[in-house]
Amino acid sequence: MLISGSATLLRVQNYNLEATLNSGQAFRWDAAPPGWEGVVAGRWVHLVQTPEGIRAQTAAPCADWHWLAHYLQSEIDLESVLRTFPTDPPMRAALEHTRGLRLLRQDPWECLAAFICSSTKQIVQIRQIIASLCACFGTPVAVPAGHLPAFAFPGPETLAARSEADLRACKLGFRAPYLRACAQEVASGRLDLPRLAQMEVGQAREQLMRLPGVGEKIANCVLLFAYPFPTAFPLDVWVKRAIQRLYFPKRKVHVKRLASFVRGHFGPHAGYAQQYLFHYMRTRKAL
DNA sequence: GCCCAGGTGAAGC
DNA sequence: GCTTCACATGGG
Repeated sequence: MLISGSATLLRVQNYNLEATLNSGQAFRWDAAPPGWEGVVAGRWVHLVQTPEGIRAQTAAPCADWHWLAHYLQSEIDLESVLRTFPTDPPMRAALEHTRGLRLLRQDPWECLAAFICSSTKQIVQIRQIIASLCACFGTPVAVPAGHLPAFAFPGPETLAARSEADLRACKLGFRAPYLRACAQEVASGRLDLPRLAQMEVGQAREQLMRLPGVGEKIANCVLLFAYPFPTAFPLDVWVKRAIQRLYFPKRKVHVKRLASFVRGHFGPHAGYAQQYLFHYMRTRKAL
């Protein structure tokens, strides 16, 4: 039983919590019927979708829920975003396929670290790596009585202080030196993550891409999932496949041309459209 | 065994 | 500039 925790209801409509938490943007949510549990901003939280919105239960006392509303982006007007999407058949199909899919607004460091771990890994494996990093190096957070321990995502100072071998023990493989070097850049202040929010998207992307192990795709993931940069468009293997098959089914199109098409086609919330295409491609039955 | 995974950096044209 | 390859590890 929960003793000291808190609960609230975030009133929101047209919010597909299940799809949102399982669409490859965040990697720390586990099914805990009838909802999902995870750690956000250093707090263990259990979420349940209801007709009124999203019910949240923490283990520690909580008076102000802004951190959660911000993470879930429950205050944004989804309809006004969707209205900016192109109305072509593939986009409409992707929208129909997963109504209410949302973009989260994650912590920049956690998001950056997670996507450094993501390169040429399947989502199940990314989840394993990140769970391992948290269990090995994260600070424990309050959980309900009798619950398994849960951990905050380790900060840049913590990971910067570990050896490459320590990180490799979490199955990072060749990504271990990248994660360590990035942690050192952030911990030292040579990269000021909060300050990226004040920049133009191109300048912010440039800063991220100076990090070892961070190319255009990972930079765009961070810009889209952790910052208000709605045009950032991660072009990964799945989205490339989606654009190729759905928009150019007759002829093989070079990646450069796919990228060029994307920039011109999806509008001011291109990154949001990308998330619908990504999830559509990964979860639809045929093709 | 084989191929692939929410890629990137470096080496070779 | 562009193409190819190595990089760890595990799932299907």
